[in-house]
Amino acid sequence: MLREEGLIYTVQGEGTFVAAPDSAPREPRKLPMYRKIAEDIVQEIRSGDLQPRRPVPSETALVQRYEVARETVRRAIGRLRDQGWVYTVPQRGTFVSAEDKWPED
Amino acid sequence: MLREEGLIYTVQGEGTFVAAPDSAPREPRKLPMYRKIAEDIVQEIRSGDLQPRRPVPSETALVQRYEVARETVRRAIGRLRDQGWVYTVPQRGTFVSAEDKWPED
DNA sequence: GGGGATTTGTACGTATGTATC
DNA sequence: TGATACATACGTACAAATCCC
Repeated sequence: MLREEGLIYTVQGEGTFVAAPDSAPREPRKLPMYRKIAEDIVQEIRSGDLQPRRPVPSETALVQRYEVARETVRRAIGRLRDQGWVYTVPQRGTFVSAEDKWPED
Repeated sequence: MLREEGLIYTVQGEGTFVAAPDSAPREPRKLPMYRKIAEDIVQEIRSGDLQPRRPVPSETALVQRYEVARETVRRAIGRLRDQGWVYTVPQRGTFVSAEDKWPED
């Protein structure tokens, strides 16, 4: 029933975790597909393959490219939207944000 | 192909939309279930029925209470998490945030 | 320590609605 | 009219971590 409540901490954009007593660095766990897709798209934006105000590939296109379910693509896009990389216009598409909206990181 | 790019605006926590030329107030569109669930839980937090550091009902419990799919519940919880109302500890549960983390609104 | 129950995380596939083009 | 694209929603499955007896 959550007895060690003081040991909980949150990493923005990562989730909430229970602190390890020695803060042992966890090994990099396998990257979920929706994160890989998101990171790939960030790469394409950073490299200029995807340009500001131009559309990101549609959900359908990404579903086919990665051979994943649509929900997985939607989660990746949602992540990018939260971080400011892209913006979505309902029923129109998702577009690369202006460069000043990109996260510093 | 997104020709009227200047007409796009974003409402934080709502999404991105195309501005109506006369900003005609859209009639209140039907509230999606995941938003209703989220609002219900906010009410329970505000009223004190759900207290800080105490668990929010589990996904399974909410699925049964609202008779919806788990994905719908998860979207509601994700929304509350983004807004700061709750925090989630993987494999343990979701808990009401301390009051100073709540959104002003 | 073992084992089962609980809970969240990830992922798939499908369906329908609605707005845009 | 029809095709496209995103929004919402359902149901299912398995994994991983935790909790409790």
